[in-house]
Amino acid sequence: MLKLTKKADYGLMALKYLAERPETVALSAKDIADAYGIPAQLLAKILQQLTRAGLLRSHAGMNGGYALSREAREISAYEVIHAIDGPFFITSCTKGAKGCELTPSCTIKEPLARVNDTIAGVLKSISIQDLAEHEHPHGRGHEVKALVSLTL
Amino acid sequence: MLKLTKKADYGLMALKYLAERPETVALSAKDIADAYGIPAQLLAKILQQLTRAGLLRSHAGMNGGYALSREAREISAYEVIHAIDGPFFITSCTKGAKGCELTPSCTIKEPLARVNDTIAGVLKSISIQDLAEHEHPHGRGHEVKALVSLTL
DNA sequence: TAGTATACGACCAATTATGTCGGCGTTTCA
DNA sequence: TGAAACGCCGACATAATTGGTCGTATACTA
Repeated sequence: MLKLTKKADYGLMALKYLAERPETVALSAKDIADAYGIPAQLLAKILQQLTRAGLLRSHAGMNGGYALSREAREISAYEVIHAIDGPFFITSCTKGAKGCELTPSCTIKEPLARVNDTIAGVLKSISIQDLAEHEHPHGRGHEVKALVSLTL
Repeated sequence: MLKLTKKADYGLMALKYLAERPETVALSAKDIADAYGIPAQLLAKILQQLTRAGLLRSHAGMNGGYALSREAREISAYEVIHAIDGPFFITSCTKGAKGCELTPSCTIKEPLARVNDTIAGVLKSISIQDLAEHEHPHGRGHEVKALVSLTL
């Protein structure tokens, strides 16, 4: 119901965790999982997905683990969600893929597709860095302003 | 995965259908369901929810059915979705209700709550009327512009 | 070569979404 | 006044998706 999956949440949390520790060479899935109390094996799979998507670099063996493949500032929340949950569409039937076979009636979808794009735009404007900075509320890190326009 | 449920879709479709027929006194759940080829009993339940939420007025008995309780322009997509799917939150754990009991670690959530508000704002700015108008693309109905700002 | 790590597919469990059934109350109209 | 057309409601049943586990293979380090 218009909600992020836990996997996406976990993925964002993990990337944020890595972003907060730029000095470390790599962190294992277990390290991160323990830090948040989430299932290690599940997180491992998520991190593997992020690796395949090119957001992380992995290294096996002792002292191996995962590290951001780019600057935290250069990784958007959208990319993370997309890598984990696949392309998202607010509407069940997207005009892109075959459309609503059964209901050629879904005329609602066209306006909602705009909403979809708007949300995607917002998510694209948020970086992992933004998430990590919010860890220090007193520091009052620099404000990011994203402006999105929706024309129906 | 950040997607509207079919119920919400159906609800929006039904309201749009009603909005396109302002002259009719009332339409039965079956009429609308048949028009779109969706399960009548399911739609009936959805319309009942919308009635309870005050978006529709119902009338039992022969020639009964449902009608918008307000102008289509005065009913937002947000209200419809909210009435059907309940309050939506992008994050699994909302700081409102108890927060993440198990993970006091969900620091991601705070920035994402902003995203949530942004999406809600967009949805609030779209009326059933907007959906209905899009039925006539050649008419090129008047453009609605919603501007949303997101400050992290 | 032992130990620590990722990689990946298969599988099961839990949750949620979708749809159905049956009975009841209301209104209309012949 | 009673049958037909409708809404109302709760309890199911079924399907789909998510969340999580297991086992095994592979890679790297010391």
